[in-house]
Amino acid sequence: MSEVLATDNLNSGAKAAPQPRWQRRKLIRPGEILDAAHGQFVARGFSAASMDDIARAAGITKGTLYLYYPSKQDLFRAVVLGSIDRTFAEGDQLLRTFAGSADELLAIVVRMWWQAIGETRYSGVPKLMIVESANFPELAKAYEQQFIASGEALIARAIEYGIDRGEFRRVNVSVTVKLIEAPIVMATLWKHSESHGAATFDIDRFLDEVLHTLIRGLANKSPTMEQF
Amino acid sequence: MSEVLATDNLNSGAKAAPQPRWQRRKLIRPGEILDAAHGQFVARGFSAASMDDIARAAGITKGTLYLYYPSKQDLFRAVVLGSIDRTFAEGDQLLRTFAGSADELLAIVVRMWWQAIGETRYSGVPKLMIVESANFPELAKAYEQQFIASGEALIARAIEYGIDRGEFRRVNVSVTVKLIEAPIVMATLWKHSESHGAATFDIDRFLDEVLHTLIRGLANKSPTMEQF
Amino acid sequence: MSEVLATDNLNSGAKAAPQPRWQRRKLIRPGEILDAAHGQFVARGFSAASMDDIARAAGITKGTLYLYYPSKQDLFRAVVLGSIDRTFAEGDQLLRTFAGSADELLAIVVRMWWQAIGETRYSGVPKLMIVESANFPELAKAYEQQFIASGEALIARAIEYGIDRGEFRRVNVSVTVKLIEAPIVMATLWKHSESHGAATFDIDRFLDEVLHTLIRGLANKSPTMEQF
Amino acid sequence: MSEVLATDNLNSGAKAAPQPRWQRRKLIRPGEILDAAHGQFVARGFSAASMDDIARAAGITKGTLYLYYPSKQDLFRAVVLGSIDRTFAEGDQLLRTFAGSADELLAIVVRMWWQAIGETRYSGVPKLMIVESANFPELAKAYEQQFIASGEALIARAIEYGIDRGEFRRVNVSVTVKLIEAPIVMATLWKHSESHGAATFDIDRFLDEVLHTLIRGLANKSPTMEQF
DNA sequence: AATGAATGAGACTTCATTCAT
DNA sequence: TATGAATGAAGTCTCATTCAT
Repeated sequence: MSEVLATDNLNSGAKAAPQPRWQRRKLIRPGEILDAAHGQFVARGFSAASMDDIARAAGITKGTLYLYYPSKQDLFRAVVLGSIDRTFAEGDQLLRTFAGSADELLAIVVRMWWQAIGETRYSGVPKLMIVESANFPELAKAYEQQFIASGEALIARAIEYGIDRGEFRRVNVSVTVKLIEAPIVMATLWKHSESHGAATFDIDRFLDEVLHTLIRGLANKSPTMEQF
Repeated sequence: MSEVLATDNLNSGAKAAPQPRWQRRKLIRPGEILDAAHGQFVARGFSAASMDDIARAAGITKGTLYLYYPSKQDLFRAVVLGSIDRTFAEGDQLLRTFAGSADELLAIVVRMWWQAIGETRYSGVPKLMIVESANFPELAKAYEQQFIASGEALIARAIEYGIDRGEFRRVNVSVTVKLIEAPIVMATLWKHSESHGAATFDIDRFLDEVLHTLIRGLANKSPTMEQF
Repeated sequence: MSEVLATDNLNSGAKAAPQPRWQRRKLIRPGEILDAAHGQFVARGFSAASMDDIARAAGITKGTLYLYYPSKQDLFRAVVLGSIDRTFAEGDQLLRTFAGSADELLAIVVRMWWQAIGETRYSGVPKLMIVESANFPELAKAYEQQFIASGEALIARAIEYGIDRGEFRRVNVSVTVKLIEAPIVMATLWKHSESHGAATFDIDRFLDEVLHTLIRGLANKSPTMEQF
Repeated sequence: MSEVLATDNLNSGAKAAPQPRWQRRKLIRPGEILDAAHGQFVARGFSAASMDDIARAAGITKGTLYLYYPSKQDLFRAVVLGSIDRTFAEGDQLLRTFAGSADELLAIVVRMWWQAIGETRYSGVPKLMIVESANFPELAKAYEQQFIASGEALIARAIEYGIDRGEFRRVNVSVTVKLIEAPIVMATLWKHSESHGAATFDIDRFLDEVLHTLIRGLANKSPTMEQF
């Protein structure tokens, strides 16, 4: 969250030292730019975020932006696509070998998704795609297919695992996936919204409680009942 | 369910006199404009929606827009505030007199909220506020306090009702409110997003299932168990 | 050549009369804009001419330009294509009915071309196309085919007429067309070049002399000689 | 025909030592840069030609350009002025000693001019000066006075030579100079224009025919006639 | 009341020029 | 000497807003 201007607010008195007008930092730049762009896009939206603001937030000038990204749209795409680099490969692996209870599995999978979507540097991207999907249909599609869909598939398989083992009721899987997904996505939205004081909202606690209630809601009581 | 906006149902009655086409009735305009503006703002966001497009969608010209709303921001505010004129007074009334099961109450309250937020003609406003809250902090605050907060209060009271009656577990109320709120709000977002094929997604079915699972998740099993 | 700013330098003292900030002149505008654009493009070239300068020269503001032409390139195209609206239909007619001497015919055709190319409002277009043909290949092709080629065809037919009648030598027609074309085109270039003081250069006198010499150069002396 | 630019033929001799590739010989650079700049300027015009393109065409980078020429304008000047270092001194010499026919002299002088203007490696400069004269008035003046004027003077003296000897009619000299100049200059323009397929156009043949016709057009028939 | 031509500030983008390496 | 990252002024274009009609 360190959206502090890297080079600008260091005017700590000593103007004597003639700092170079710029530094060559080719390798660091793209990441810094993406961070700054992410911040601005998430805060204001694609249109309202200006390249000038993004540049300033990245501690460079407008022109420099164009050395790294040929247009505002390309920069936007880079931000969004940069958030999908983390895949769910490990999740896949996990699902093939897991042998514990469905409760555990679902908890693991949900946390995995939260980490992939809510705790990365680009946790604002879900918000971006909700807002801008109509303006960037192709990008929205890619995001949907490459990222969201695979995450949902993971959750779906965890639910099916539970159903197969008789731990969960025979729920409608796709609806239930949406139900589980909802609080996680909302958490990312709240994280980037002024009004929901991110400071006071304890997301980990929230997820714990949510998981607890949802798992209870999915639990298949009849087998349990039958033992009596 | 008086889905009535103050300025809206005046287009009845005087359809007899065939006035010249271009002379539209003054009183009907604001509503039509709000509808058009809502559509454009929701689809593209505040910045990307152009006054020209809004005017065209409303069947008038850009200049005419300014006869009704002095600026784009004012028009935006009117759209957002227009969505909160519906209050939760009836809900309040209900809660004071309701004597049935908590399950039922929660179902009623959730449906009430969905109708207030997801089935009005301004169902895109939640999306708008999520997106633009940073750009319109005051408006976001008003929306939050006058609309969201009172809706959440309703849900909170339904939960507390269930806890008091021993039907629900002693959950953390504010967290649970968020959990219940999440799928409803997500449903409004999906409704206005290209990718989630609004056509194929059956929201009513979704809410039914969600309610069922959530209520199960909240249910206090011990009393049930005790009967054995 | 009246490239005087229409509305700007009229600050003749009386600031009392509150002139309207603008006037509505939709029908006049496109022509005035083309004139101004022609002047700027010819003087500076496509790149160096700025839309601001063109607008100022047309007595309007930058934005207004875009009400009439969607881009700088389109404006440029309009200038060039606007210069081709005059066709050589009359020349065609003439050639079919003419029965006089080849000298006369060539003189008529050359004058016709000069009028079509050098005395129109858009006499700078030949210069433009010479300069910008590489930057606007399609446009250059259209100009070449629709305008230049038909003018050259006219001259070619006049030469062939003379050859057929025995007045002219059996010259290479296409080369001779270029020879006749050369001083005419150069005259348009000189007309729009600073250095060739357009003021002092009498183009009509120039064309007279040129025609005289060229016709002498083409004349077939042998038949004449033979009579002795 | 010393087609030698001061800075240009130094790339002979020292090709033996295989120096590291990137270390180009300082002395050779300006010529290569001028060539590249000439090509770009002629193809696109001053404004549209970018320093990047020029550098790339010269096989160097943008920064290096500035080691040799302090600005784009200076580079442009160098290109233009580089084309005028060739003087008409030999022509002057010729005219003082020539004793043949005016036909011959005119033919020689025209070829001389063509070689000076159309066959050098900076044959695009006439086009450049036609286009950019308004943007570089001083340079245009210098080009005009130092190069064009002296070439025209040569032609003028050849015509006067013919008139004095009774071979040519008493034509208006300055006009006739322009007439002779026109096809030569046009040939340089065609040479650098896409549309006039430089490949198919045989300039030497063209000049031959042109000379033939022009000389015929200038010829004084009366003396010839008188002999009858 | 309604129009839509005109405005002008501000956005994105380019590119000549500078300068740390 | 050579590079190329960085700059920032200037250009094209958009669009909220104004206002003559």
